[in-house]
Amino acid sequence: MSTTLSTSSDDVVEVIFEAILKKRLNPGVKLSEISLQEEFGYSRSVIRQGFDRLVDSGVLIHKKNQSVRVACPTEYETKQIYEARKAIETGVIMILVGKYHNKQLDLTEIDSMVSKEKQLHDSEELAKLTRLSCDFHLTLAELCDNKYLVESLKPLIPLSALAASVYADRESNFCSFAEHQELIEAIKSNNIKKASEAINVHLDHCVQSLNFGVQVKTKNSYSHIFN
Amino acid sequence: MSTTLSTSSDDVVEVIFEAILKKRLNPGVKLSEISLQEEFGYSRSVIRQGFDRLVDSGVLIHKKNQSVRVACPTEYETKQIYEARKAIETGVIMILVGKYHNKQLDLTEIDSMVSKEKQLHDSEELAKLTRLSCDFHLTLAELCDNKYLVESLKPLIPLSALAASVYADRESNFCSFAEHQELIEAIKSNNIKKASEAINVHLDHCVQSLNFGVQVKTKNSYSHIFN
DNA sequence: ACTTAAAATATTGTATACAATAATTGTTAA
DNA sequence: TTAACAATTATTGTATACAATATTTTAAGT
Repeated sequence: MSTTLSTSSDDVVEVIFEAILKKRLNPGVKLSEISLQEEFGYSRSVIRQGFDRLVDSGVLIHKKNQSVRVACPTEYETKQIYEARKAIETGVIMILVGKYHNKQLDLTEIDSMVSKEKQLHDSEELAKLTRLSCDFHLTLAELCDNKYLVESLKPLIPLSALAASVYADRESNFCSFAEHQELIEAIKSNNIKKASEAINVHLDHCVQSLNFGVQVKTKNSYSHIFN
Repeated sequence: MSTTLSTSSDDVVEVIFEAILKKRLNPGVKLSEISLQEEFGYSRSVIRQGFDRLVDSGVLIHKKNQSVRVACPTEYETKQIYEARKAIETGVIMILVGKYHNKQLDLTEIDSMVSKEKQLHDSEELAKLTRLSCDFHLTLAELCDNKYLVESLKPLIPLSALAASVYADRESNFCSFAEHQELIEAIKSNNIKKASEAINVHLDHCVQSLNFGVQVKTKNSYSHIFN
């Protein structure tokens, strides 16, 4: 929602989102304001503003008088995250079906994203693939032209990525590009029920592919994290 | 999401939400950090933290180097707000139907809210009724036990209230308690389709009851606003 | 009187200072 | 060695200072 927002805390939010999606920032990592002050050029107050916003969205966790930490979703939270995503993204897909039917929707961008996903899958560039599949879901929301929907979904994507880095064994088939393709086909077929099922099945599969029987590991340095 | 969040900016957020829902804060009103410093006991930095969070959720609008203003949704934005609500709240209702069916849902609180709404309607206490009908929708989300869903919906409620104070002629039948009752009945009937339709129809009616042909009026003092 | 421009004022954006709290380290005793 | 406690250090929570920008007021010219 920070469209015309004032400040440079946008940068902080953006860089941390990006670092999470790129798996540079792992769940549970502690982020102190002072240390990040050096990474960025900004002063502590600006860093803090960014942190506050990330805390609000659930991506960072903050307990009073303690440093913020990157969220580390529990099994229960992960299921909540995907439950929320199902609600929001089902709405997104319903809107897109309507728009496509009225010729108000251009899917060429999405089509090329899916192609690119297939390409990355074949060449086994898994890091880039994970990143792109996050973008896929966000791009669908953006195609609705509804900033409120986009803002609702936005924090859930890095949270899903965090859950994946905790619980996904092999990231390869965590968020299947094949299902992305089917989803787009469903939208094009103008079949509301089919499209609705496609997104719900896909998100269910994401959760099912996770292995909740693992122990959480935490790292502690971040000089190498922000590119 | 600010559960264990640190600070007292929670208070700022809470008080401003409340002031909006009580129609004390009108759309477009300018809020300066310094002036509010006196209203609350806090210093400017704390006020600002609260503002930042409210800006993030879209309830306050902020352009660089200008005071924040209470949002004043346009017709288009209002329709987006309700489109987003339909997505999220349909998800909410689906979850509640499932929970009720599995005897994991206690609806006594909601039932009594609806009764109270009827009471307020009959005694024509419209301000309280508006306030309570906002709570009704939020309470439904809270019954899902999903903090992500709640956080997604939360900012949309004061935004809807703002839209109503701009575009609603007579608030009496803006958000109908009768439809709330039907919605609860639909949940109890364990009929997914009926429940889904009930929430969608209800939210559509809310938008339809608005009159977008009005001019916006702005006020400018707020000494009397925060009780 | 009205418009325009300039000066004065007020408000925001950011940095920094200081107190309160947590985390860490070091020391002592079992 | 380990555990418990004390002292030290580091980090956060909040207030405040100062520069940059916006807003308002004042004054001059038409």
